[in-house]
Amino acid sequence: MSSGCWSPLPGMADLGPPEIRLWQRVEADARRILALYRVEELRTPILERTSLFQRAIGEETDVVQKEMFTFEDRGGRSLTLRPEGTAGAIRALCDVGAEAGSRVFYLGPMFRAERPQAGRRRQFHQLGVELLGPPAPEADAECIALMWRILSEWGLADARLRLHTRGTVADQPAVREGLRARLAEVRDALCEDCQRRLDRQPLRVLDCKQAGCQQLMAGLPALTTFLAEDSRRYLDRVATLLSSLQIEAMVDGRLVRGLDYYEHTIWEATHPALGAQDAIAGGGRYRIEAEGRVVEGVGFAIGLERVMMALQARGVAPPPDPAPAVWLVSVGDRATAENLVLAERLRSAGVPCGADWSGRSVKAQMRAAHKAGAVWAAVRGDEELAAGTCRLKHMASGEERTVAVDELAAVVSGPA
RNA sequence: GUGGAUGUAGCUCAGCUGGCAGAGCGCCAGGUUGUGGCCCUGGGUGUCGCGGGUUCGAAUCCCGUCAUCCACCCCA
Repeated sequence: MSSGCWSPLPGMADLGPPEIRLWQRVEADARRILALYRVEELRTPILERTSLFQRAIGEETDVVQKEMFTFEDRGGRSLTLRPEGTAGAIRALCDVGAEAGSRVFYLGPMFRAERPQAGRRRQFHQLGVELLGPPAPEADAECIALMWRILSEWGLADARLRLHTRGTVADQPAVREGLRARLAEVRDALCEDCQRRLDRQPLRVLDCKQAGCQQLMAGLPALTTFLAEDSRRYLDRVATLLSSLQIEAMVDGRLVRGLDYYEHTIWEATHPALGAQDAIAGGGRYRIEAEGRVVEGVGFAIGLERVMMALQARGVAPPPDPAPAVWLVSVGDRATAENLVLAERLRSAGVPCGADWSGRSVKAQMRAAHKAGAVWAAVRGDEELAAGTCRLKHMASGEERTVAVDELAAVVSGPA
């Protein structure tokens, strides 16, 4: 409501109950699947040297050009909050000397200084996977299968998967020049943005949403015609492998990735329940030169906020608040103090237990027990303290009986 | 970075031909000297985003500003 120091920064949100429970469920589902694929967690710093991202992602990309949170530390070093996870993961894996065969996932916040809108935050969260190893269609297909299985586990198998290739590094000049030459013929018909893209990022023109440009793109020869034969065969192979896995992927020549490190296979999953920002996951094969060595791998990242939006659009609600087995109701100051001790005893016995220490009326405390969804309410006053008992009420039936305090844990743990 | 819409109670919102700031839900208390839900009664919990201006008088009209949402752009 206000912009004071007590409200979060634009595009950055607090996340707590009840939504956090859906996040926890989604994360637990993903971890279970990842274990099946022998992919282990990697946690890297969210702050890195700016040069890491410039080198890995590409100096000319939009992400590096205008979307990074970059600042100088006290020593004048340029630091950046990670805008994506691959660069840091590769850096970390090189650091520990990991080689082809490393299989890791990461889960955490990423930062991009964009204008917030539906499905786009400045701090957002990704689940990413990196499978290191040299190019092999089977490796790419396995990676896509993993992503698809995670989405399916979440109930998002109605996502749409699009597939394409960037070709190899060697193909890039031919693709750029070929595309540029064909586009130059229609230059004047392109929108302003695209005319500018022509020189620096001709591939981006394919992605333009302007109706006029889209029509022109439709008339262009397939991107693959500019690629070497081997690159085309690689894409065909991945597509064939996916259909053998019953994964439906549409080969789409207009699919583009924004980061420079991709080569060969690229893909993206969009979800029909989302708005303008409908990509829930994207990935590809990459090749990153790090300190004189070349790291090859294949990976993807899933945007968790968008996953939550898709789930909510599908009517998936956060799991319910965990209800306490028993709620302690205190009559008088002595009982209140004694109930604190009792609560700890119950918890030591593994019994989820709630109470309030406000000294309010029994009526108010019972109301709190009801609201918390407690199965039982245990009432204690001076009389019960003297007798070593409590009045135990079963909330659903309203039945009430006297139970020895020493037996309370056993009774409330047993069948209601 | 550009454009449009919206900011009133904890939440959802009404009030906007300028004239005492409201509803529903929620919350609190009572109806039950020690018992929840349903019902009844009572309680408004507020910097009308913020700062100026016009006016006898502004939540309402004007200007500015901040924030949020949506879209462009870009991407997960």
